[in-house]
Amino acid sequence: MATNNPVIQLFDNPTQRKDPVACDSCSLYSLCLPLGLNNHDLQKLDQIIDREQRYQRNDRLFRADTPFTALFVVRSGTFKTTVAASNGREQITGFYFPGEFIGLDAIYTENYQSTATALETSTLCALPFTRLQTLGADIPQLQINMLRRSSKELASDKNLMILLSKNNADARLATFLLSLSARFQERGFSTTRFRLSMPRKDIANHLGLAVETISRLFARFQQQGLIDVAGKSITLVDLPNLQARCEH
Amino acid sequence: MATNNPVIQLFDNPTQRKDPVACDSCSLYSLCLPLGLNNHDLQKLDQIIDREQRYQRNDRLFRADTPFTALFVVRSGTFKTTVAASNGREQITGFYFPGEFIGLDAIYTENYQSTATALETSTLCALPFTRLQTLGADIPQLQINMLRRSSKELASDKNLMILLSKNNADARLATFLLSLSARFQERGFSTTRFRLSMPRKDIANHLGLAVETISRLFARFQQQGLIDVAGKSITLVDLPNLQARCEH
DNA sequence: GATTTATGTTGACCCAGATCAAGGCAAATT
DNA sequence: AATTTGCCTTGATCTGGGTCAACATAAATC
Repeated sequence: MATNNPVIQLFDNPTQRKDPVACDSCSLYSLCLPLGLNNHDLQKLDQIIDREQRYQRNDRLFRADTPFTALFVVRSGTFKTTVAASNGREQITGFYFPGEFIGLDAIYTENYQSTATALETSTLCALPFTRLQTLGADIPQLQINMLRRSSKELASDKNLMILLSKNNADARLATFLLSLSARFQERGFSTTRFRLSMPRKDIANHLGLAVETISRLFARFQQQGLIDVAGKSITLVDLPNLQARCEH
Repeated sequence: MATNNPVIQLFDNPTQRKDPVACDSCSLYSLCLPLGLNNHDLQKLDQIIDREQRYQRNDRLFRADTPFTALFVVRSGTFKTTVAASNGREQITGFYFPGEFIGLDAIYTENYQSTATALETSTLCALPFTRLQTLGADIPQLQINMLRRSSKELASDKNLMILLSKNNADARLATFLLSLSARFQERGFSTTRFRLSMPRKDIANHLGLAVETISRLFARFQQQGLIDVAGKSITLVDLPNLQARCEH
């Protein structure tokens, strides 16, 4: 079975609450909206940001079909967005880690298109959208950054589409694990050992598979020496072979 | 079998080539980028647009992983975008009709993320992106429109994700047909009778199904009185029941 | 209008992954 | 430390849609 060594702590310890820092000293600066802004513009942006957003596990950030008021950037923790499919069931359209934007798909419709829920104790910055647009009229770079963000999510959604329509269960899970790994790397964390902040059923839902299938896959991947799982802790043991599994 | 009456001609007759009109007299104005711009700004936008883009069936507009130079807006005809999945096979990530934007997901990466191909004789406007960005710095409304466009595509991609991961073959085809119907309505065409400008195998690919399945579904939907197909012409006979099929 | 060539249809068979069922385990609550 | 509750695992069975094969029809080319 998997070893039970301590796993690198990915996110802020929720019990040690500290004052949220301004953008210029935020560790997520390079992943976030202020990138490339001069000091003067950054200060103006700083002033409209609400940094006091704090959510507990299962708290809702917003519900689908309610008015779009703000974009959110995760500071710590994890969120998921879900859409109620026509048949009543839910589809998890994305997981969001520190530095990632939630709500971009609501700009067009002016209503949130999904429901956002915290998976654990999490914090985020709220960017009131009308004020952001007013500011954007004076700061072209800000608009560019938003468009780039939106474009990035568009590109990664297309990848997920392919995953869901063309790949089998093995490939879906392997791709999912490597996508987490890559995103953790962007944030300066270990690429091979991390904590799965979402339950199995959420992984299953997101990948369009049954929970049982995820469970069996974890077991098989482990048996084949690709990974080492113990509950929520996971170690990617054989990255090259995991990469190979992403195909087909 | 299906009747063989003439079907409403959806797009410009490619043999009757006419001079492309400026934005202010373009029939797609309200679906396109200039919406809400004043005359002065519109003229500036007008000047950077290349309206001479013309493609034949199977012509490539751009290839994946080549430098992103311009956004495109379809004027007439249909395009598809494809991504080569890791296993060599291709996934059609979208079909594009008049007034729709191609290339938005390339803004972030600065490379096209997909290959765009004409499905029939088609024309489009090219918007050189660096000039568009320069212009955007002076015309905030332009940036807003682009962001809104991008947001719209994001929202519709999320819907496709749900379709692919949660719905069975019936629901996928029904949803696809109704999505075409809705888009034709936006453009002032019939919601119930139109031409399928893409071959069966492209529909199958896009919906993550086998061609044979599409063929069988068309036959069954027809037998059940939902639709009336004859080759590329289709009539949606029973919209309410087609709607009902979108579930599950 | 005859011949390729691409596209679409239909039938027979099979398998990956869903569903059903039952039990194990761990975290929270008492 | 016992109980509840939610989460995870494993086994047995079933099925929707894929795959293979053969043919039909339409469109392009000669």
